[in-house]
Amino acid sequence: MALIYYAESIKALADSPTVPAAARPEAASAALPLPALHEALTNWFESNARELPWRATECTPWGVLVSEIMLQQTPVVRVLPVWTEWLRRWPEPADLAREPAGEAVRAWGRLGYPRRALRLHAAAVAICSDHGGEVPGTHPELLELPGVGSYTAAAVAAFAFGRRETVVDTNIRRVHARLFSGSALPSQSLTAAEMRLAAQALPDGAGSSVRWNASVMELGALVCTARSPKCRQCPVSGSCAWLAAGEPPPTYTPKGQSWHGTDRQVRGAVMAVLRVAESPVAPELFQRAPADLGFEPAGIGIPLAALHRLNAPPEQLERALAGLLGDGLAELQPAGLQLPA
DNA sequence: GATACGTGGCA
DNA sequence: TTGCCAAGTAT
Repeated sequence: MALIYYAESIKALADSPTVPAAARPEAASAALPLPALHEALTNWFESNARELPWRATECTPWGVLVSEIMLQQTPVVRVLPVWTEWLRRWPEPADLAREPAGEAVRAWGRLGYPRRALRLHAAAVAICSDHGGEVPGTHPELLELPGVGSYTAAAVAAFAFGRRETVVDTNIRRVHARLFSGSALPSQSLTAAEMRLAAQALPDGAGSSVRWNASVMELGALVCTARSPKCRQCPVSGSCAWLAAGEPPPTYTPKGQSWHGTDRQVRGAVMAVLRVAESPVAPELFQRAPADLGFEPAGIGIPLAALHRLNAPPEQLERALAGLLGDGLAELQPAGLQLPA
C-alpha cells in the first residue's frame, strides 16, 4: 500500500500562502503515520463505541442490512425501536418477502423516506428469488438489491461479512476532510479523490479494515460531528490537519432542505393518513375537510386534520398523490387509496 | 452533477 | 422560530 501518511495533503496546505502559521510543517509534524492512526482510533473505538444491536456478534446479515437501510439519513435513536420490532416480526428475508409491501411501509412508521421500506421489501423478495433467501456477501451482489447503493453495499459486506471494503459515508467523509485534508467539511459531492484517499487509508487486513471503518464512522458520529465537534475528546486531534490549520471555516454553505409548503410535506401528510387507515381512504377525504363531509372518518381523523391544516393548493395535492401512486407507495382501489397490497 | 425524497430534534 | 442535520439512493 502506498504509505501516504497524508503528508501530501499537509504539504499542500503548508505551501499555500493563505494558510495560517499553525499549518506550517512544524505544526503538521505531529501527524501520526497511518499505522499509529489505525491503532489510536481502533483503541478509542474499543472503549467508546455505542453498543448497538446490529453490531452484536449474533446479529445476522439480514439484521445488518435492515439497519443500514434504516440508518440512511436517519438518526440511530429513531431507528432503534423500529429495527427491533422489524427483526422480531421478520427475522429472515423470507418472512418479509411473503408480506404485502404495504405492511413494510406501515411498520416503517415515521422513520421518513418511506420508499426505503418499499425497497427493503423488494430487496427481501430479490434475496429469496436470486440468493436462496440468504443475504449475499459481496459488494457487486449487494449493489443489485433495490435500495442498496455503493455505501450500503460496502457497509454490509464489511460489517456483516467481514470483508475489506472502502466504506465511505457522511461521517467518514467528514473525518477524512478534517483529519487528512484540513477542511471543515467534505465537498458537496463524493469525489473520486475522496474514494482514493479512503482506499489508501484502509488497513491491509480484512479484520483491521472492518474495525477501522467502524471506528472512523463512530468518531464522526460521536466526536467529529458536523456542528461543534468535540475536539478535546478526539484521540487523533494531535494529527488533525484542520486543527493544525487553525480550524478554517467551510468554504461553502450547505444548501438547506426546504420543507414547509413543499410537495414532500404534503406527501408525508398523506402517508401518515394511509399508515393509520385500516381500510381504503376515499380520495375526496384528501381534498375536503372532514367537517365539510358531515361525518368523522373513523381512525384517520387526526392525520387527516393535519393534512388539511397544510392547506395545500389542489394542484399540489394532486401532484403529491400522483407521485405516491407513481412511486408505488400507494395504490388506488375502487374503494379508495391504500398502502400497496 | 443536481434534484427529489420524510421526519424530528436541537441550537 | 428558523435552519441545520442525520450510516444515501435513484433518476
